[in-house]
Amino acid sequence: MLERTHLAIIHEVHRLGTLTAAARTLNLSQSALSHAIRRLEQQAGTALLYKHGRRLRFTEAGHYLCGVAERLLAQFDHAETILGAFAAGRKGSLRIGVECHPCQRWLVRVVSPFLARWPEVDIDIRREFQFSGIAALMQHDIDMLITPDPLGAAGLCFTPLFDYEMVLVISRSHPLATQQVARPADLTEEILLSYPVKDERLDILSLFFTPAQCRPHGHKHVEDTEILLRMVAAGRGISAIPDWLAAEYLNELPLSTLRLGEDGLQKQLYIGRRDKDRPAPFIDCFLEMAKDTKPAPLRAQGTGAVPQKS
Amino acid sequence: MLERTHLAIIHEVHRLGTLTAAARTLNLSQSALSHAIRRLEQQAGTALLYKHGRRLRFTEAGHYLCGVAERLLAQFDHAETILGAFAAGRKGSLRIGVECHPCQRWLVRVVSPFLARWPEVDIDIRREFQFSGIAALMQHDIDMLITPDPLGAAGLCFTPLFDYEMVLVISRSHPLATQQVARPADLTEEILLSYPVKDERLDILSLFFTPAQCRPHGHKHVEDTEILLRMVAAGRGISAIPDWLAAEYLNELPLSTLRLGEDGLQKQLYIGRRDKDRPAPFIDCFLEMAKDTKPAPLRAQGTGAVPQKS
DNA sequence: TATAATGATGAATTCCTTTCATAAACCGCG
DNA sequence: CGCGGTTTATGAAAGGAATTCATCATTATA
Repeated sequence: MLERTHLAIIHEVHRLGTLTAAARTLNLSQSALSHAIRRLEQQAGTALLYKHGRRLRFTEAGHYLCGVAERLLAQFDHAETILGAFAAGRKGSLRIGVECHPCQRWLVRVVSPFLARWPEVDIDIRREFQFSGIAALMQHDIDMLITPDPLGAAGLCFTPLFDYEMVLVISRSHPLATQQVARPADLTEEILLSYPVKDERLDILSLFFTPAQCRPHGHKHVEDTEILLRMVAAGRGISAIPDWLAAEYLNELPLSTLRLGEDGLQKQLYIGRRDKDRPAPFIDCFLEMAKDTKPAPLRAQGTGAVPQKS
Repeated sequence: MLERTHLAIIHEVHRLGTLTAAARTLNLSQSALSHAIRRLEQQAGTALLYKHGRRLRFTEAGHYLCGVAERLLAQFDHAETILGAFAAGRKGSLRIGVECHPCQRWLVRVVSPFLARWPEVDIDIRREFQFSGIAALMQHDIDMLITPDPLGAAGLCFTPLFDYEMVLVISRSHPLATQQVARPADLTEEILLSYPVKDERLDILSLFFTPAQCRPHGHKHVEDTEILLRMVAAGRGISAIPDWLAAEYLNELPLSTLRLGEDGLQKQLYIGRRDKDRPAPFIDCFLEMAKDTKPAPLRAQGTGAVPQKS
């Protein structure tokens, strides 16, 4: 069976012209090469070299094998280089799951510089999960999960990224726009606009309305942040989004933000990983960069009802 | 060091999903695969497989190696197939030297059907030699030599192909055109046209003029048979060519052929090879086909001066 | 929970490769 | 022509790496 060593021998003999010289560069004895070539010739059923004077020359089959050797050896070398990059943690892929819909804006600010620094790393961002983000992480469908809900699960670990507050956004012309705090009872006639996720994963429902045993009058799903906020500004509904996301739109759209309840709806974003994952420099680096990237204006305020930027 | 066997193992494990199954198809024990993969992982410095339940899954590096395996294994297989074709004598190259300028016409009639039958054989025809055709054959610059002059040399063997006669061609309007036989003394005022080869390799000089101690009045070289004969027909000179070649032109051009001396200049074409060359079916076949291909009309005659076709 | 299937592991063995020592062929030189 | 210097070829012995065997650990299935 043709092996890599055979190719290496053929290649060196071709390059250097003599068995003796080839043996030197291969750190083998001349005898070893002679035997190896003999064996190969017997298996192949055809001569590869013949003596011309005291020099070796290639038969046609030998010449052919020479070409094969050149091509294949290069591919072996390249494969080993790449494997080395994997081993050194320079190369790999990072499949990042995001359970926090509005986080995309923040995420691109992490990913862009990361990709520039780790050109051999492929990043894949997923928002859809068959079951849950946690499950996807455990099943190796993703390698990292960005989520505000670090459900403790065996084999996973979560690192906090930053704190933020979920705030209510309403049209600036809404009657409540002059207030600083919204209470569940104030909003029972409103239509809630949210990203298309299950109700139990909407904090404004599970942590705001449900404890107060009431619900908004209606609930519609909207895919895109821009569209959602434009609908809110037009008085077509209310919504709850992170404060830092609201801050980005306050100058563009006639919106007001209100605290949800007296203490506000305080949240924290986490990045989750599998405990046992092979540690890789590029993964550590991603974590560092994620931790260092805080959402732009940390605490932005509404038209006047809520305290000004700090 | 990454070896072909590693690739084969990776490939089979990927295809079949379990070590046990892969071990069966590779005729190895499950333990052998486990050890081999472990060793490879240690050398590479990175994991390739990990257990997921009781199934194996590939790490990224493993997946990468899988792709490499698929590509390289295919190339190994292909190389072995080709090597097999070499061994079976189906594939090879045949560098044929031709020392007989006018033989090209005959040669293509051998080569064409041969190439159709042996698609994997490359034929290369050479007419220029640094020293001589015999030397080229001995130096492995060519594998076969077609020549009328089988100079006995150690390690070479010559097979006769067919007999022919060198005849004088002259214009049909030449004063000698009515004769059957030309004598050297008749031609001392003529201009000899020949292929561009050394004088000693021109039979009409070495075997006709020189023994009679005379020479033609002039001697010019012409590359191409067609042009040469047209010049002869136009009365611009005389020439000597094989009878069967002359026969092909007698209907087209106003030429006459005369015997060179009483007995004619009898020649024989040989095919020469190296004794020790590895015997290959395609080479034997070429010899057979060459022997079976006689030049078209074996003995053709001039306008009336020389006896009619036999 | 018992059972079947799978991978992991350590020690022993087997088999293949390599080396060593030497012969044989070849080239150049006096 | 014969003689070093150089090369490849070869057989036997040594060495080492891959394989097997026996067994354990883990996991999925009935």
